[in-house]
Amino acid sequence: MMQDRMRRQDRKQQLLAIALELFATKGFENTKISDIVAKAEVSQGTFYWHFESKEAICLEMLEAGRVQILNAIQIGYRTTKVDVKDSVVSSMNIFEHIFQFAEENPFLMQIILKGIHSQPTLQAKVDEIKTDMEAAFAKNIRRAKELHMTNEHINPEMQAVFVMSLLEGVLSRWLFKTSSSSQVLQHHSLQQIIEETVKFEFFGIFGV
Amino acid sequence: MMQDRMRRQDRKQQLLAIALELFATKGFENTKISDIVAKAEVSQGTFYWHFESKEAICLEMLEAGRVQILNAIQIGYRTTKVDVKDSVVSSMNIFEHIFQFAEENPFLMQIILKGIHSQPTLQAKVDEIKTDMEAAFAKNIRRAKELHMTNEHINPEMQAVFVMSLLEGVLSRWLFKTSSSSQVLQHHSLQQIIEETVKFEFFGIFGV
DNA sequence: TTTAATTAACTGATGAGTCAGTTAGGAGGG
DNA sequence: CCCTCCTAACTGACTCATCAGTTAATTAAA
Repeated sequence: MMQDRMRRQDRKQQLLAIALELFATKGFENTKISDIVAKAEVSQGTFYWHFESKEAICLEMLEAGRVQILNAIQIGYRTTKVDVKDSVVSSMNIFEHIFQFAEENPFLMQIILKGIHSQPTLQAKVDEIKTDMEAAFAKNIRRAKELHMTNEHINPEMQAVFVMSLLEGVLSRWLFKTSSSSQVLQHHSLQQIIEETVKFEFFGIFGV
Repeated sequence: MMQDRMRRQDRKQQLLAIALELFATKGFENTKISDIVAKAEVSQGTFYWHFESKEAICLEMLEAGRVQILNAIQIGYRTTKVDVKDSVVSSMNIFEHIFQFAEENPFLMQIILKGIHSQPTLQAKVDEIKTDMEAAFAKNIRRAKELHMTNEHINPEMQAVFVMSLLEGVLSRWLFKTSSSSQVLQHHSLQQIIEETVKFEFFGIFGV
C-alpha cells in the first residue's frame, strides 16, 4: 500500500512511542512485534529495518527515559537551602517535579517501577536508572548534612535508600490506579499526597 | 527408570520447592517445565499429573507463602504498647520478624518483591499478599493512634503505605545483594539496617 | 487386580527474526 | 521541466526454534 512513507527519524519515533505504550500496558513479554507494527500500520520487516531486535528498541527507549528523568530531578534541585524550612520546600519541589514528570510520562514510569525482570539486560538498564535517581537524592541529603540541617550521625546514602523507597512505593500506588491495592491514595489530591510524603520523609510517623 | 516413586504429597512438595527456587532465580518466564522436571529427575508427564498448569503451581505456592508471611507478621505484633518506646520496640519486632522470615524464605520474598507482571492472575495474587501486609501495618498504626501515641492528624492507611514502601525498598536492596544497585546496605549488619529503618519510620530524616 | 504414579515421545501454537523482492521520491543530468 | 537511476524505506510471506500441554503405554504398590 505504502500510502504514507516517512522520514527515518519520524518512523523510528513512532515505533518507539507505540512500543513504550504497549510495553507499559501489556508488559514486555506480552507485547509481540506484530502488535507494534499493527498499531503503526507497517509490516514486520519495517520494524527490523529500524531496530536490531525487540531488546534493542526497549534499551533505546529506556536510555532516552533515563536522560529525561535525571533532567527532571535536576530541575527540582535548583534551590539554595539555608534552613529546615528551605530543605523541606526543596524536597517538596523535587517530589513535585518527579510526580509531574510521572504524570506526563506514565508509560515510562510504569515500566521502570515494574521492572523487566525476565530480561537481565533490560533490568540492568532499569536498575541503572534507579541507581542514578538514588544517587541524586544522596547528593541532596549530603548537602543538607554539610549545612548542619540534619542529625550529625545520619548516613546520607542510607537515608537516600529510604527516600527512594518512599518515592517508589507512593509513585507506584498513585500511578497504578487500576490496581485493587491501596485505594487510599485515590481519596487525596496529588498535592496532599506529596505533602504527606515529604512530612513523613522529614518527621516520620510521629509527625510535627 | 522409576527408581524412586514417592507419595503424592512428597512429590508435590518437591516440585513446589524446585519451582519456587527456579521462579525466584530465573524468573517465571525463563523457567521451563522441562527445567523443573529435570531438577526433580522426573518426566514432564509427572508434572502434569500433579499440577494443572504452570500458572497453577505458581498460584499454589503463592497462597502457601501468603499464609506464612501473615503468620510471621502476626507474631511480631504480640506486644502491648503503652508509650512511644514500646511502639518503637514493637515496630522493630515486626521488622525483625519479617527480615528473619525473608532470610529463611528468600525465594518467596524475591518473587513477591519483583512481582510477576507478565501474568495478570499471578500478579493479582502477589498484590493480594502485599495488600494484606499493608493492612496489617495499618491496623498497628491505627492502634497506636487510638492510644494517642501519634499525631492526631495522621491517616493510618496512608502511613501504612509509607511503612510498606519503606519495607519493600529496604528488603529488596538487602535481599538482592548481587544487584549492582545500592551497595550501601552491604556495609551494615541486619540489626543496624533494621534499627536505622525504624528510626527513619518514626522520626524521619531529622532523626532524634 | 486395581489404581496411583510415572514415562517418553508426541502435538500444535506461537512469535522472533529473515529475506527476496517492491516502490516512493529525491539527486543529478540533459 | 522532464526523465532516468539510485537507494532508503518498506512489504509480506517465510523459517525455525521453543515450550506448554497431551496421550497411550507402563509399572510399583496396596
